[in-house]
Amino acid sequence: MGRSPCCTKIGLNRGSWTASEDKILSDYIKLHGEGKWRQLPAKAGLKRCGKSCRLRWLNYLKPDIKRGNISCDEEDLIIRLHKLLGNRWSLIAGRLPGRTDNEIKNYWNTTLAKKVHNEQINVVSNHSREQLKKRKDKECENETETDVVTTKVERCSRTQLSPRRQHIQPPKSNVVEIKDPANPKPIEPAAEFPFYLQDSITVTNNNNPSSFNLDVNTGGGASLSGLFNMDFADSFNLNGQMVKGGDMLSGSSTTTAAADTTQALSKEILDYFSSIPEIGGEWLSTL
DNA sequence: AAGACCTGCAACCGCGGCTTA
DNA sequence: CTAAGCCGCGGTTGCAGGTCT
Repeated sequence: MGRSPCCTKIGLNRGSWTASEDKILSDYIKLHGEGKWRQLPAKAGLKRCGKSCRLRWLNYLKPDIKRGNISCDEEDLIIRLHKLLGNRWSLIAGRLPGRTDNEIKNYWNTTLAKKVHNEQINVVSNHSREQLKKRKDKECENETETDVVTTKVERCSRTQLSPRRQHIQPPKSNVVEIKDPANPKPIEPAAEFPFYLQDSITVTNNNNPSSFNLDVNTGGGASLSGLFNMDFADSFNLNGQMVKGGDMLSGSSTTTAAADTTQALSKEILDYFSSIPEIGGEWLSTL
């Protein structure tokens, strides 16, 4: 089946976006919402391809995009997720609120790929996992705060990093409801979930396995490693048990591939939960 | 000082999956 | 059921800015 081009390229602007184009696009989307990318350029009065508009919005103009240096914890999470998911950038980005797939992809290609490669060499040369972790922890200690650069409409094309340092403010607590497997519905605030699991976990399931609540207290600071401080590759040991009910983390993907991956991720979370006595295998077996 | 080379990242391109008629 | 349209993803490219020689 042949595909028509997404837009006729004649007369369209290409390359870097100008500040005025950015303004037109964000004003239009703020007014009409996202979507209908194909019609958007004509309706908004932009001489751009719909795809280009979508990319510009999602990767640059969207208000909640976090730009700038990627923290140690984020980096660690990217490495672990990449180990699990491969180049599934959108899925990885889904676990890093405020980060775009393009940013993560670029960061991986320019920085982490080399870093991971070097670390693998170190492992071969008898660097223990603990040594690597200590080294990484020390790097994180030295990292006081990291840059935050908020998306600004007036900025155009090239990133201008703020010299300020970023501080991720975790919520005091975070409630993650595991949805009823028989009645799937999105859970909230799922996207942030991996970020805020650290110090203490209290469990209330009201003797009802299908309405299980997990109250996560983050204590003094946010850490990804609380949840992901384990090797994904080593943790697929839940007796082949599969997670029912689908998208436990982000709830954002609807494709089969995404569902598969999410299922795998969900299983990771359940593995983690299964190691917590208050939850244990008894509850899991009821799923 | 200037040219060559390197790096990071925004943007483009093509493909595949999903939806709709 | 099929074809066409749309959207989103991942790979790749091109360019600006930085560093090296």
